[in-house]
Order: sequence, then C-alpha cells, then structure tokens
Amino acid sequence: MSRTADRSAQGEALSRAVWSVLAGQGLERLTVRAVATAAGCTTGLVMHRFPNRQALLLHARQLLHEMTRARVEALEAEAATPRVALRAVLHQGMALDEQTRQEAIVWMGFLAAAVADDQLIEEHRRNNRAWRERVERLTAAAAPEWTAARVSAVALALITMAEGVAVYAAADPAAFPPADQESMLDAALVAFELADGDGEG
Amino acid sequence: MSRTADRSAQGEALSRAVWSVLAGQGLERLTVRAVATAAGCTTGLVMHRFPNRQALLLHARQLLHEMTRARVEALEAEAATPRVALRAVLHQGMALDEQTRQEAIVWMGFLAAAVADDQLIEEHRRNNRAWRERVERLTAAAAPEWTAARVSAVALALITMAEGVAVYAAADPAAFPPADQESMLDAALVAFELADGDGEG
DNA sequence: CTCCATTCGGAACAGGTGTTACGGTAACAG
DNA sequence: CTGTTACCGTAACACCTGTTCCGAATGGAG
Repeated sequence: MSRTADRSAQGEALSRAVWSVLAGQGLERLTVRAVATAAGCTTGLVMHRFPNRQALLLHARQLLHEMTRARVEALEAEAATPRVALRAVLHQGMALDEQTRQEAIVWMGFLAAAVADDQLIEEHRRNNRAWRERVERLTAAAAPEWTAARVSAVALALITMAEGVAVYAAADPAAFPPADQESMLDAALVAFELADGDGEG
Repeated sequence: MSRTADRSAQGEALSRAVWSVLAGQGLERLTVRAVATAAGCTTGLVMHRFPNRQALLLHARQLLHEMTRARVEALEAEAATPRVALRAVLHQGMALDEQTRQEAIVWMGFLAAAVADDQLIEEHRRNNRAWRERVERLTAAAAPEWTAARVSAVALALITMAEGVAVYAAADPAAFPPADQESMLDAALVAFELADGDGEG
C-alpha cells in the first residue's frame, strides 16, 4: 500500500509549501494557487488532497506543531539535567538562523490567520497550553523547591520572552542578532536562578 | 479651514476602522470594503482619502504607533521614579483588558501584513527600535550602575516578555488572565533587581 | 439666484480568489 | 491484451478584490 504513504507524503509536501508561502510572501498571498506553485503542482492536486483551503491550513498548522514537538522532545531526552533541558528547549524557540527565523514568521502568520478561523485558534490554544505545561514541568524540575505560583510565573516569563524575541528577530534580523538573543536568555536564566551552575537547593 | 481638519479626522476614523476590522475579522478580511463598512462610508471615500490600500494601512499603522507613544510618554512623565516608569511602560504593553487585547491583535496583524509590504516592515522596524531604545533608557536609569551590555540584555528580556505575553493573552485570554501577566512581570522585575524597593546601588 | 469647486456615493472594470466538474492518463487486475 | 479504477491537470464557474470613473449632491462666492 504505497498509496497512503504517498498521500501523507503529498500532504506533508503541501504543508511545507504552505509554510514556504507564508514565510516568503505573507498571509495575504497565501492562496491555493501560490501553494500549488510552491509545491510544483496544480490547484487540482491541492483540492484533491484537502476538501478546502481551511483544511489545508489546519493540516499545515498541525504538522508544524508536531515537528517542533518532536524536536523539543529530542532535545529534552538528550539533556543531562533539567536545567540544560530547559535552556535547550527555550533556545530552539528563538530565531537564531534562517530556519528558525522562518518558523517564527510562519508561526505568527498562522496566529494572524487564526483570528478569523475557529479551528486554527483552537489548535493554537491547545498547542500553546501544551507548550506552557512543558516549560512549567521543566522549570519545576530545574527548581524543585519553588512554589507552584513561582514556577508558573517564571515559566510564563521564559516562554513569552523566547517567543517574543523570536518574532522580533524574525521581523528585524539585523537589530536582533543571535548573540543578543542568547545573552538575553542567559541573563534571564541567571536572574531567575535557573542557570546551570547555580545551586539548586 | 475646516477642510484639513475634516480630512485628518476622516483619516483617523478610517484608521480606526482598519484597527476594528483587523482586530475583529483578521488580516484576511481586511478589505477596502470591510474598512468602509466599519467606518460607515463607501469605498469611494476611502479611495479619495488614500491613494491605495497600502497607504491606508500604512497610515493606520503610523497612527497606532503615535497613540501608544503618546500614552507611554504620559506614563513616563507622571512616574515618580525610573523604576515606576519602567514598570508602567511595560505594564501598558500587556493585554490586560479588552482595549489592550485588541491592540495586541492589531499589532500582530500589522506585523503579519508587513511580511509582504516593504513600507510596513520599515515602519515596524523604526518603531520597534525606538521602543527598544526607550526601554533601554528607562532600564539604565533604573539601574545606573549596570554595564551597557547588561542594560541591553535585560531591556530586551523585558520588552520581548511584555510583547510576547500580550500576543499570548490576546490569542487565549482565558489561559492568560491579567493576574498571571502581572505576577509574571513582577517576578521578572524582582529577578532582575529592578523592582521598586530593591536597593539601587 | 447662478456658477464653480469640492466631495463623495455607487457603478463598472480587470484581475484574482476558492471551488467544482470534466477528461485524459497511468497503473493495476484479469 | 482489455477493462476498471484512482488520480490529477485543465478549464471553467461565481464571487470577491483593488481601483477607476462618472455624475450627483453640497456649500460657499459673486
């Protein structure tokens, strides 16, 4: 049965085409024809894979989440300590190279599209809450003596900082070079007493 | 000469209509007709006030910046100490009520639109750099003994945190209530030793 | 009042949009 | 080989987009 494999492979290719258009031309030019051109096919194929444009966007959004989730879990698994894991997970969310910069633009494009799309906003909220819980869990593991309230506040600060700087750097890479982002992250981890090397008790 | 006053008043009314559509219907439905409907006029008036849609969006973007700048400068002027000013300026940037929540959505919408619009992205970068310089100046005043590098890193952390949480809360108000945002901000200010009441030397 | 300039509503236009339906074609079963 | 089936490119469809343009109001000047 190579048919289902082909179908899912095509779905992934089309989702990547959605990301490509979203990153390169913006939400306003994210048309079915632009996606088809980016994927090297025609609108016919697109509309045979997905019932409509909304479903195409939703699938691309879900696949983006799934890929970042896999990447983050790999980083978490190979980290020696919770603090290393926390830093690695936050680090990968910033816009440090062209790849992550485009991801930030795409993430923002989906968020802007979600304003008028119930399914997309629901997907965003589900993913975002899972993301928050992950960072809260890592923060709690990195500072076991903290209260739940402090864990929540600090985790929220770290999350919004990483996502915020990713969006900032995506929109103005020259003004927010990777070194600035990293020194910001490390300054925050030190300030919150979450840097590797701090006492943990 | 009530004509120029009328013109600028109409320009402002149309810009507010742009914000309204952007906040309520999203970037994809931000059409000239939708703006005209929101402003209670026809497309004819819109196209007589602005040469094209791009100029309309740019004016709305500039007006948004001008209003937030005025609000921030008023907060800064009435603050007793640099630390109070810093907190107030960061505080107003979060999404704590319906007004600021919509502003965050509009800000994000403009940013998403700027991906394919050279003038909008230039405007965003100019405004963003001015914003960064303002917070760096406030941070330096709040912690005079710091090095420029530390001021820059901490200011960037505070900026991205406030803007990031605004976007998060705008997209999911139930998950990020004002209390969470404020405790996050205060936790960060305490951690960076910028809270009112800390020693300043 | 007339005359004129300005303003703006509304229709019209060309082009682009999402979506549908029709044919051809390639692969596979017999 | 033939017949069938799934697949997908192509061309249409109706609608919506930004923009242009014409004519009708409006209001002040002489």
